[in-house]
Amino acid sequence: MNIKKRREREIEEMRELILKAASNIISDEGLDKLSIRKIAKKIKYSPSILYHYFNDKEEILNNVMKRGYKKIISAVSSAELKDTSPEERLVQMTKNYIIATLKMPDEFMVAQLSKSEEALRHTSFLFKGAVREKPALSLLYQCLKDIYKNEEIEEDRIELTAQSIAVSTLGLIIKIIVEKDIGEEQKQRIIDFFSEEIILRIVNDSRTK
Amino acid sequence: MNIKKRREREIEEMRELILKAASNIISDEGLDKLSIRKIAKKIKYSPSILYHYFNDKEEILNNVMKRGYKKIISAVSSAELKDTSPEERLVQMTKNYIIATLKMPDEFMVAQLSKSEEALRHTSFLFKGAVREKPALSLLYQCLKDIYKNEEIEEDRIELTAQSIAVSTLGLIIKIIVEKDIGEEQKQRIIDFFSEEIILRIVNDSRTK
DNA sequence: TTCTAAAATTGAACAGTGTTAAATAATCGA
DNA sequence: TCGATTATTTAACACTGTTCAATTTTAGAA
Repeated sequence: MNIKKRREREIEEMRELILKAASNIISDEGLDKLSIRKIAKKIKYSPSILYHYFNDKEEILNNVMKRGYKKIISAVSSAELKDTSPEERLVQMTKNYIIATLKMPDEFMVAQLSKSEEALRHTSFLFKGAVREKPALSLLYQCLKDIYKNEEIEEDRIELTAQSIAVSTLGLIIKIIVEKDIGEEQKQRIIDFFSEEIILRIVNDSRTK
Repeated sequence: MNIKKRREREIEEMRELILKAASNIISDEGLDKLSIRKIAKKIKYSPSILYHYFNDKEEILNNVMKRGYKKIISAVSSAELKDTSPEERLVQMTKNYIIATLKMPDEFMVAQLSKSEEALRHTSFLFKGAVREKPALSLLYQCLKDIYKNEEIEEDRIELTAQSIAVSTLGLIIKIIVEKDIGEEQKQRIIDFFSEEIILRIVNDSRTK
């Protein structure tokens, strides 16, 4: 009986080994240099073996991204800022999110740009009601509700605002990743301006007050 | 003498033929299905010939994107809205831009996500002073200057605002392209809300008034 | 018009990719 | 220890981008 569990654990270890190797290759050489054969060489197995632990390359990629995703979520939620104003929390959350994602640019890009069902199951947030299903967007939504708690604003408008903040931040991150040679100071300037000013402007619904 | 010019024209025609074939394949089957051999088959030449007219696949891609780029620029500037308020112009510009890009999603993605020198020469706009060098961003900048003409706002802040609008819009477009299965009505809802409300909120510098 | 040099075009090959099927090696339960 | 099940590899297929030498086509001069 427990031999079955050991096998299960061994399978999980093998999957981990593969994912770690893939992750390393992506970090070291970039996403486009990742290949099945390169992963196999790194873990000293034959290329075919990967197809016993994963269906195809995309599934490997999906799992690599899932790991990154968890890191990012924890980076954002571990913000420990419960006794500050919701506005401040929003600003800090945005900044944390940007900084966390910029530490794993390739994984982030794979995840966010993949059109596969599996990837979209995690990354999509543009549909109506997303605010209730997506953890990351839900954090944002709660923040907005706090901000608007004294105003009367329709749920729909809040959701659309949350989604707008999300796409805007996504755009900023992607642009910073693609435009890889802007200097460090300019990068900081833009990140700060965006999260400290733009985000707050976006929140400023004109129907308020 | 004029035979040399004819040759030149023939070369240009051949390049056009290749680019058009590439563009068609991208539109029909998607960017990832584009291959040198497929282009060659489409124009009924051997694959090697492409290397006489272009250095490599990337150069072909860069030229395909350049075509798309021009279309988008003209779509935005042909907005014919000179006698409306700058705010309204801004909203309409944003909408036109989004609609134009969504008509050529693959070309747009290639262009905006390519990290090659050549591509970045056209697409980068995050650097300081971009507002004076990039035509598309310059349009935005002029609009903002009109809006702020009665306030005293530093040039730097205006540039950062323009850049923020640009990344935000980029994020929205990318997200809509990637999240390909949101319904048409939801897509419209988000585009409208973003360009009619969010954009105007972003413009609303708190140092104003 | 014929010959030669240059240009356009091709075929074949290289090194790489993802993926599959059959053959082999290792491991398990009886 | 034997038979069955699982893990792993080998070999192959159908692709990819790219290069280089051979070939065909074309242009200009004799």
